[in-house]
Amino acid sequence: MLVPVEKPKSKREGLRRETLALILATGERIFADHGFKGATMQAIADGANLPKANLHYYFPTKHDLYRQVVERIFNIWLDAAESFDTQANPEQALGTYIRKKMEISRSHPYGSKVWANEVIHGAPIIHDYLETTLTEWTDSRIAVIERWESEGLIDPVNPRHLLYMIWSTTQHYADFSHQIATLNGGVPFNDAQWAQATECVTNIILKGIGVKRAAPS
Amino acid sequence: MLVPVEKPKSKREGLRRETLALILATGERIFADHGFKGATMQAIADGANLPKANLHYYFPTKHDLYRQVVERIFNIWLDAAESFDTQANPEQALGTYIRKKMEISRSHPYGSKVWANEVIHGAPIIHDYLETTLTEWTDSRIAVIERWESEGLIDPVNPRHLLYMIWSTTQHYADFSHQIATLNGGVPFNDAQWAQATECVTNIILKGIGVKRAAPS
DNA sequence: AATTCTTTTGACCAATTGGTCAGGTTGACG
DNA sequence: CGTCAACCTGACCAATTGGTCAAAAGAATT
Repeated sequence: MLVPVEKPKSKREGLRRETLALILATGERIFADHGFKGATMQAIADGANLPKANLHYYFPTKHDLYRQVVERIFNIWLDAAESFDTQANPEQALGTYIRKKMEISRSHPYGSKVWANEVIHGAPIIHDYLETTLTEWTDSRIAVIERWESEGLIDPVNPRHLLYMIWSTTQHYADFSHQIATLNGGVPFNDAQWAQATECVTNIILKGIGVKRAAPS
Repeated sequence: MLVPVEKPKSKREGLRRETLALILATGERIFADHGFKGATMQAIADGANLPKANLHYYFPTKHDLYRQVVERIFNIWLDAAESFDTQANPEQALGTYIRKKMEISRSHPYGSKVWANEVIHGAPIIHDYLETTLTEWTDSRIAVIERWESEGLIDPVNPRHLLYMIWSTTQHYADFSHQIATLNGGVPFNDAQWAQATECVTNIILKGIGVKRAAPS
């Protein structure tokens, strides 16, 4: 899903990529802070120190830019679940998945916010993604969870709601970061607090579905 | 917090309240679907079958209308936690709170979405609420949870993260309703599905914090 | 050096939108 | 009924904003 970057083969190519990345990153931030309609091409241009017309050279419409921003966070999330395939037992698979989702909430808060915004508003732009990619992805992970359940590795639980719980709790730390910071004395989480949040969320969820934990060696 | 409605004492007063309620309800829906900037006074006016200028008679600015919409859902949520005070044991108190939050997600999805939007964008309008009311409210509930913990009624857990988990999981069913409906074959939850979601969420969280459940009689 | 293709940019435009306002309508009340 | 205040509304305006375009500047290639 995440294609490896190849070396730029000219000065032009290198600059082009830098500019594209700069616009995408700035757009992500502005869209997150102001929503699709509230974000203006001028504000993104200013944030990236580029003339507005230059943005339209790379992204013909605001819509195009926005869609690419949304696609990026979506693919990052999809990739975060590889532990479902590489880890055999649910404790490792789910634990790794939750921890990775928390890391993404910390490293890509703006992307998460843009996604949340989009879905809240009825996913007008990326509706097709929900119906195709996300549906297939979800079904395949549900199958894995059901297998764990049938093997008695976890308590009986509706896999769909388990996934929703993982998504909501982890993304909450990105999407509601402002509320959380306010309740944290006005400052964002530090390293230790992120670690504690991750541990706390992982523990409650794994215990909540009765994961049979590997016996301590 | 939620003042009981008094009987209108004239035809005018009655009509005034109806119109106010209609504008607030319509505004809530439009703000939820399009965000603050994306919602237009004209769209709200059309949705309420009123001329736009009439909206400005009751709410001088878009800002004023928006703020009242946000305040409403906020107060509804605050009131939902009375079980913290009226229920003695954590199983009843937390269970009731979670169930009530789920009911609100079903009955007030638009309000929840507006709140989510507002916080995602850095709470520019209701920042004062977070710093005052929400902070005090949260601290007082945390004290209750800490008491349960010290009495051995629940496992050691950071109360703040427990609250965040309850907030995020319950509100997810409102805020991400479109995604959930899409993954549900394109149709919103029915009664049974809401009941199952509520039970599932309640079970995992209560089990996850090791609530000592009342022995079956 | 000349040519060609890509990139950059300021100036501009049409459409949208929050808010105003003057004048009309309706209910309350003596 | 007459008066007054509350309420309603169509027409209007100034500001914002997504997108265009023609011309300039810069890189690649011959």
